[in-house]
Amino acid sequence: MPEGHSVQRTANWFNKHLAGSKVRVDSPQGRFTDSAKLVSNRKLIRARAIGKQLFLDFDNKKTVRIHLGIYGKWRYFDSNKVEVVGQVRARFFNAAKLADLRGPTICEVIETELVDQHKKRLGPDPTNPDPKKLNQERFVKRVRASKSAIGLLLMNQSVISGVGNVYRAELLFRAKLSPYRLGSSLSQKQAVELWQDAVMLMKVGVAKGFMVTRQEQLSSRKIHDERNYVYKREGLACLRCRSNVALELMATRKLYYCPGCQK
DNA sequence: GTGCCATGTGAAA
DNA sequence: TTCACCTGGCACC
Repeated sequence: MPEGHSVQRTANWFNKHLAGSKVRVDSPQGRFTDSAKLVSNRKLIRARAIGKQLFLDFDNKKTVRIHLGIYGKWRYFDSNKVEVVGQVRARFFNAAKLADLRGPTICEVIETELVDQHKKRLGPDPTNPDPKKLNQERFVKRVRASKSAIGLLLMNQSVISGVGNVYRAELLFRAKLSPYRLGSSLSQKQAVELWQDAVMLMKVGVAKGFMVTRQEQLSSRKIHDERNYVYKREGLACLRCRSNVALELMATRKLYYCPGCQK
């Protein structure tokens, strides 16, 4: 489930289980073989998640940069003896743990010093700490200065990083904002609340390991089948106003919203 | 078995 | 604006 919350979890897994040890890196599929050699058997210093990208810093000034794209997936194991099943682009393991990466849009080795350049292109990430509200301020300014639709802005990784199609739809529903409202039409308060809701929802997502946006489920331990208000609920009754949830295309991506309560 | 769909991005036209 | 990338899951035959 590659929105930002799951990348945070991946970074947490790497930091917990592989960081600090020598990590072997293979490419069973073969497409990452040459690059894997550049970092294999080096010590993993740390993993960092920024937006939807994962950076694995090794002790030889090399970093593996990974973006799952729409297909990519991780699988984790409590053993380092695991049969390869299907197309495994990259396999990371030490004596105790193993992670398999399949289908990423990006998996490459870069110089660690280049990570900052990638970082610069990304907007503030709601899953990263923001004690001085600098990230919030960046987001609010950018949105309120923009003539783009808020539905597009939330998908723009230079405006806010880590939000994808599910959180986009759900954040706007929760805010009762039409996806077509221009960023410049949002009040300061609306923009601030949108950011703060993203921070809160993605925090829940990181803790739970999946996206939940229905208010009554946020603090519930129970795992429900239906966790969202509008995402993939086209044609069904809106849970708030009973209008039919709409499905339209916005810049080629599916846009779910409730025309009844998101004016 | 086949075919379609997906939580994404960036290059090409 | 369109297309290519690229893998797995699932509905349907």
